[in-house]
Amino acid sequence: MAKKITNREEDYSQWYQDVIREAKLADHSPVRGSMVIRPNGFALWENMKEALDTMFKETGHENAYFPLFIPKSFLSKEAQHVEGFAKECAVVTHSRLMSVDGGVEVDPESKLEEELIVRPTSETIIWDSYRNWIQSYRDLPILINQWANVVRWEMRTRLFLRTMEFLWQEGHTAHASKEEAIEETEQMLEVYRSFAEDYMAMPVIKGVKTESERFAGAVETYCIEALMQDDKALQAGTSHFLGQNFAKAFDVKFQDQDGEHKFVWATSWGVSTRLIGGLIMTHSDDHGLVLPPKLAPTQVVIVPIWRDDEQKANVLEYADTIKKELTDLDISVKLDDRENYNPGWKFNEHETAGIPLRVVVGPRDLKNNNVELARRDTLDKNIVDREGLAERIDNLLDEIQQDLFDAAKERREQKTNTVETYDEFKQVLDDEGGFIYAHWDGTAETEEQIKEETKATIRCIPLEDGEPGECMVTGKPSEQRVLFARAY
RNA sequence: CGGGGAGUAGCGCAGUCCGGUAGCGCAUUCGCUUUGGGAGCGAAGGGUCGCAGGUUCAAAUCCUGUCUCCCCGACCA
Repeated sequence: MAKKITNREEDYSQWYQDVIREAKLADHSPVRGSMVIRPNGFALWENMKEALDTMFKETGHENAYFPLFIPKSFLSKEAQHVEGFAKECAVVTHSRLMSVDGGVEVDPESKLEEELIVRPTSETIIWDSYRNWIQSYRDLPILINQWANVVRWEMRTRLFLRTMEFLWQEGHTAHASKEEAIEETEQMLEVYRSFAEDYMAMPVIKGVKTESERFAGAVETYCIEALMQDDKALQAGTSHFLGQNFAKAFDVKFQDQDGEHKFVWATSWGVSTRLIGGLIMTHSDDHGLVLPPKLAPTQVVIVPIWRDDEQKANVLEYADTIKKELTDLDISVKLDDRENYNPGWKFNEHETAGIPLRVVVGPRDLKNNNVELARRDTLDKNIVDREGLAERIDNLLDEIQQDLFDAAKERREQKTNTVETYDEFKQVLDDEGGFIYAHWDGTAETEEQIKEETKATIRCIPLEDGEPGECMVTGKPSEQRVLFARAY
């Protein structure tokens, strides 16, 4: 028997890794801090990509690709930007190896004149190109997205949530006006919210970051924040209004309708394979992964049961007709007719892999003209009529998608509190964690003090209007409550 | 970089205190029986015990050094 998945309550970190291993999503790689994404994990990522990509194109964006290596000098052109990323860059210094005593060493002769940085993000290399692409207001806007890998040399890593190399998309847009750029920033945040909630079934809070949590080089960083099952927050996506910072750093100007030369306004926005980590920590349970139907690579698995060849033939024929009906409805279905595993094994395997629905067909079902239907999210099993099965499953998948979102939202609401005083804040934080709404005076000093004393950070200043009040720490005026949590 | 833990078969581990032929479970291979919740029986293959020194007749075990990984913190999508 395979190793049981660790109890979530007992050891959340171990449980998280167990879910990933049992679902065959990813492995630790030989290089510390990076990971091998297995076919199961990558199929999930590809589904996420496809949904996001469609949403990007619906909002007028195109895909392009820019280089992996960035000349060191590019990175230093925007002061805030270099400060933010300087400490976590992989640097290429040489171009050759040479064999020495049967091994290899770096050839000192091959030292590069200018070192290359493996991109931690692509603003600089992209804005270097934009300078050449933009002359007139007629060249704007530029609405480009890139699917790529980036490297950030993190001190401490965690599968999917923070790996040294990760996959992501980064949108980089250029606009003629500030208003249009801000509108773009907000539009893409809404795309992320919609993807998180409608596809991942992961409820999020939209907001803007405080100055100290802002992206290096941004004027304003918008974000979506989710709450995980261990009551810690996860930043799930960011959309930055970059102002004219990169245009000025890379001298990107356009001649406007009025004949004036003006700096271009910019945005950038991204989500990464971190979302897979968020998905796992939002829905999974002690039986393993739970996938929302809209993203599950396999939505339905059919497990046939037989004793002899005659039964096998009949059951498989029965199963095939079901499979065909489901396929006709564009449902992704797998018929697990492997001979070398018994049904019990298959049930468990598909459960740990998070397949939303299981259909079991055996001689009994053939005789009674029904099937057994099992939901992954609730683990409920029901005998249902063969008649109308495909439509029933189609509806049930939608229902599961909605139920997952509702359950996750319910969990979040349970763990969201509003407090008045700092004492109350600390109390709630220690007793239940989760999201806490509280008043804050808007200063970095108070923010830092709270972080030092409680390890909680301001996740965001929510976009929805709030009522004014007094800072829970200093008593100074506060425009609205902000969202606090301990975070990943 | 600080604090903790661990490196023994593909995976998970015992053995280390007290030195004496390398073990267990799962997985793998073959055969037969099985199949409605991780199958049973029989047989087989697989490890220079992280690495390097040292002590000893003898080292997975004792000593010294060293490397790696995991967890908690500082940093972060």
